[in-house]
Amino acid sequence: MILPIHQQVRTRIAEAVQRVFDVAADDPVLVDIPLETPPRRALGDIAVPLAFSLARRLRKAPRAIAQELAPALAGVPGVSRVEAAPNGYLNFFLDRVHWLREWTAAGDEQPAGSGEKVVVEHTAINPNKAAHIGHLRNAALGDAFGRLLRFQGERVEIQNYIDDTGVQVADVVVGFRELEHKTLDDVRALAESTRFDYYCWDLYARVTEWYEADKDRLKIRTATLHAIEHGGNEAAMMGAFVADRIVRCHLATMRRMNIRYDLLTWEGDILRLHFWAHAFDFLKRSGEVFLQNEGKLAGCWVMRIDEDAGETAASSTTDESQEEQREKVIVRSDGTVTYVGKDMANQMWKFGVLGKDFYYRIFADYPGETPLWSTTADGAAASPNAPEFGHASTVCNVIDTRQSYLQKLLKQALFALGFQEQARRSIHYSYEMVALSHATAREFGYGQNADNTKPFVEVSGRKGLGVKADDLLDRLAEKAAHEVTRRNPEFSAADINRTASTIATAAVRYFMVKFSRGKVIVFDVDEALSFEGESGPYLQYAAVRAANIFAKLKEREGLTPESVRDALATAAPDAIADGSDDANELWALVLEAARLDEIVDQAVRTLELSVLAKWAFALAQQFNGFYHRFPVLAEERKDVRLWRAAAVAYYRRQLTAALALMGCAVPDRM
RNA sequence: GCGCCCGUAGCUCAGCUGGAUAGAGCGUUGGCCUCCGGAGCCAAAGGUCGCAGGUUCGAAUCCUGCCGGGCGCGCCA
Repeated sequence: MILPIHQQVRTRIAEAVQRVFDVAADDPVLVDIPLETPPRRALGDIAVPLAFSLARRLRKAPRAIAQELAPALAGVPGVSRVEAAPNGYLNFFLDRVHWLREWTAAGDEQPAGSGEKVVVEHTAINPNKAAHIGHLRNAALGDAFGRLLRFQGERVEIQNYIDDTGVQVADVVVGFRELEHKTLDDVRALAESTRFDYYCWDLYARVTEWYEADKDRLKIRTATLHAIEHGGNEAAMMGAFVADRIVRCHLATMRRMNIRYDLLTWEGDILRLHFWAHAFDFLKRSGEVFLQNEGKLAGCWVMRIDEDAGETAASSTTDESQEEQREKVIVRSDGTVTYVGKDMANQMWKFGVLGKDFYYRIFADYPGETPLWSTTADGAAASPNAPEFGHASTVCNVIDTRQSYLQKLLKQALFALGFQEQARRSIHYSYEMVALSHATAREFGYGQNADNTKPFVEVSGRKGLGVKADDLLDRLAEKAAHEVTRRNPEFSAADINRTASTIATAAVRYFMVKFSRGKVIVFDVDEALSFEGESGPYLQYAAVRAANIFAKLKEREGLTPESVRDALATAAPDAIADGSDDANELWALVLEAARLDEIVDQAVRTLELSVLAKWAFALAQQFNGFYHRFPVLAEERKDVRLWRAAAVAYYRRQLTAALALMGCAVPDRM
């Protein structure tokens, strides 16, 4: 959704250009005319660089074009004047009174989206150990992305893929059985008496070491993996139990982060319902996957990989090395499916083109919320009134950049199967990984063996190397609680805990979103723990302050955001429109706050949520400056007070909305 | 070897489909609480935008080639 004014401006400019320069209406330069924000507000409210693109066409200087165009743009509704800048920019100045009244009066109406469904898959943590900070980046990005799409009016379904039949779960089962000689009942008892995900975290690391000490032990892993895939034995039951319990731990951790899901998709169900066999038929019939008879991949079903078709055509004559065409194994010679194969079936199901569906059951109920659903292969356990899942028009997989190659294969497979549109609408939302700073690794006791020549330490679940999500949240909450107690001596213990956890969540979530996704985050506890500067708590505080102003306005003179809005109809507009520095600063805050929709649009288009984070921070900063210079309560001129209050109310609404999009709530006090 | 990503202030990062004087945070230095809450504000110092070419009215941004770093390229997931 774009500010309504933008479309109006584009239309009028197009008309003016046609009239003044005799350019055709459908001329490319008039399609989607770019609008910018001037570097300094004094230059104008909306900047249009159109004269530059017209310059060559018309063989005229940009400056002259702008000067001719400016007078032709008089009388655009909502625009008070248009100036031609000496360098050729056309700068629009908005009718401030009109727009602030308009914006404060607007409700929270949802824009109409495309009506099509977008499936966003994120989190997808192996259910064999506690979640760590690397997983938090994934979940924070995926959840926020889903929220942005919903904000734009899209139908969004959030899925969390659970790999319950992979080696990682098998490893923990091996740990329980071989290292600890535990039965399923022992493990059940353990789950009741310990922090189970933490216990498995350590056990998993021990199993990894155990394998390394004697590679022959890997045979036990293979056997366990087969047993789990096969089902109907103690290893499989233990695996199912571990996965279920760990997933519940993950869900609890993610709820602390304000992250919810619509559906859990279990890999085991994909196997049990023979989704793969179905997808395999497709692939065989298309010829895309075929049985390799020779070479080292003999006996495997493989798929050819395009190494970017096109460019290789001419150069492939230098085939003395035979350049053994790259092939990806989809079905191993022992008949089992690889990860890619399972993923293909899953992706096809998401689009509703597989021709098969899961059964569904309710996995967890939360008071006042829609239930969390889960796939199941058991028709008898299925709920008769499950909503429709899958059937997406667009699928967005949030997975780190190391999976780029596989995600590319996935697209290629879909394309080859004739699902070109689905391939095009398969989006890999990729991001770089999270590493630990040396100082942080040391603080958590991992630094000793680290390679000091590298600037950071890689997080590794396999080695048990990383900062657990809950530990981080606990430390943040503890620190926040200390601060909250100091500032609010009247708070009850419950108030303190609630507020501290809200702050902790915002600290983590903002931290995970503020970096652009292509950047490796070198995680440093002290930096993440900071509540100052560019941080979630800074943003929350900037919203709380605005709320406080209204709390006092209401207390002193009964003013609410609604009554302020109504009073604007008759208030003298000098405070915002008289051209003074004060009025300009007030307007600057309002106009910046108005950009939320445009920013969300940009963030979604570029898959770059840091855009939203940075904008929200800059807005909060701008407000803080305003706050210090322009008192609201102490302002004696009633009309000035009203305009300032209106600006603050509008700013607060927009900042609060931006925070909500990042999964951050604003406490009443902090 | 091939592919993808990164290189901007002492450190960590922004810089939108090329556009107006390259901006923040942290750190450093100096100010600001009888005044809506100092998780704050104001100011100063700090930059050959990795290097070299090219494209054009204009390049941190686009193209090419180098240099430096990261990650991928498995009958693992």
